[in-house]
Amino acid sequence: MLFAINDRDPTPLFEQIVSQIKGAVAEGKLEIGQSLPGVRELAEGLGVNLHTVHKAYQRLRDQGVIGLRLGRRARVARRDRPAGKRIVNEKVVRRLEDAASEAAMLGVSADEFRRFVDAIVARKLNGRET
Amino acid sequence: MLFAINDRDPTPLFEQIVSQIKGAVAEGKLEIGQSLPGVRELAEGLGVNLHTVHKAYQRLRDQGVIGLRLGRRARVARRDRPAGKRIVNEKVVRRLEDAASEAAMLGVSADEFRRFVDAIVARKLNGRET
Amino acid sequence: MLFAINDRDPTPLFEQIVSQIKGAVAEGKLEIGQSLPGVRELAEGLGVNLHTVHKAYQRLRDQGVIGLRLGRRARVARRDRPAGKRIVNEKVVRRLEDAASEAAMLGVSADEFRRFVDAIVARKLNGRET
Amino acid sequence: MLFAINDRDPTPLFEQIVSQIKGAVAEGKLEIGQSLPGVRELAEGLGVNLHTVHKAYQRLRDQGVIGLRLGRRARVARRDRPAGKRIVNEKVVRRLEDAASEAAMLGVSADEFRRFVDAIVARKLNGRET
DNA sequence: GTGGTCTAGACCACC
DNA sequence: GTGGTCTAGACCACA
Repeated sequence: MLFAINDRDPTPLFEQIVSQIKGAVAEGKLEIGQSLPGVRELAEGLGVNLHTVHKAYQRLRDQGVIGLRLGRRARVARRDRPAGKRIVNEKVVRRLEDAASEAAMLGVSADEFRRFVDAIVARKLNGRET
Repeated sequence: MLFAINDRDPTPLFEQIVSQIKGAVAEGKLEIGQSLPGVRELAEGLGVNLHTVHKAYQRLRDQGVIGLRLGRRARVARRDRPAGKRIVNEKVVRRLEDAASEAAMLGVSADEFRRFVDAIVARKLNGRET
Repeated sequence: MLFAINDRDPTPLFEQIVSQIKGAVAEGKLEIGQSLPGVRELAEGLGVNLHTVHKAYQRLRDQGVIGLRLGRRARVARRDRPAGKRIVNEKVVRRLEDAASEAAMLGVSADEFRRFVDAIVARKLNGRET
Repeated sequence: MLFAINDRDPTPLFEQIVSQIKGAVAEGKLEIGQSLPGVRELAEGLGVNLHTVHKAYQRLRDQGVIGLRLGRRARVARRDRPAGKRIVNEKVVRRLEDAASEAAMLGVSADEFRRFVDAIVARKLNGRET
């Protein structure tokens, strides 16, 4: 299975699923037109409720990431939109600030911090459009 | 007043307060031993309920950022135990991963992400020892 | 019901709840992964307010004893990280010192104290590996 | 100075003072009839408010540990009483249970636990009557 | 005046 | 149904 749920992460389950599928699409692990696992199938694979996967798929459809047609498997759609840049940035910036605050209080240097960022960006954000 | 609440931000109020105080401590705007505004005082200043601020203070105490004693004002705690590089790095990396996950989920590009990091590092981590 | 509140005890209600649940976990009465009663359910069972139980659950989550996920019941968490003998011992010793301070302050003799220890060790720590 | 305040200890300041003086008496560091430092003097020495020391002295007088006479220094009195054994024991036992729960969850063995107890009892509870 | 606890009731998001 | 947040008001113990 490509995807996995992290129980220690407080992020809602359906958001984790959404995130992972979007990530897989962005990284090219899932190509345009390729079909996704069925709702029940993925739900069982992840050990979550059917409704949770369903909600994730709905969300992905609302965001234009996948296409859903009654009776057919979900398929990766063509493009993504920018969404409300304003609030998006606010959330990310807040989390970065928390990380920096923690770093400052624990005596981590700016260089070390940047090195961490590089490693994580390489792992999580590569292959994404600007 | 040093702090401010953003009502449009879906982040819980008490977390916003926690973040801001941690940030102020990290940036040196609040020094060790300095006393914070009283619970009621800050609550009124921010236009939130007394209990909301109280919850934020409790959280900050649990994280070792401030010291709370019944009948005395809250004070910025001295940061003892660097606790060993291992654990420190883990903590910071975990928070950075949170930020990156959030970014990935919201479609922020690696470049944008790095730009955010640069701005924040400049503000919070400049002139720190390695 | 496994738990009970002692109204004559000046210890805060939520702390009593925390202690009892931690105790139950330690003694194996509550196993890893087992789900705890819902907040409202336990509150009614104990005759306390919903928020009081909620506070106890939050505290237990912060201490890593239980896992909380929105919409799901609370579950006993798996105890990862033995964290190194050093830290572990420090934690236990600190709590024992609290107990001894309390005893000293209240005029409990060393003999009495030891008798208490014997009873509790027999109940909670028997058959554990070194 | 014989006494010291521990700011990291959440125990109220006046209780810490009470505890230390009772301890000093029990260990013989303060003999019967010996005079204690004046309220202002001790307050300054400990870096606490005058009222806090005053409250501690009052408490000690109520418990029969010291004698207070207007215009004279406080003096160590003859004997102590058992107090409400019931609730006293409850508090101590609860703290010991917390320590044992923590130990059990962290994998500390019964033997190790007893060794910790021995060390702490030797340090904090020696020379006390049953 | 300070933090800390408890009750109460409303509303939200998640499952 | 679940946990999570916020408001509100009362009361307590400590400094």
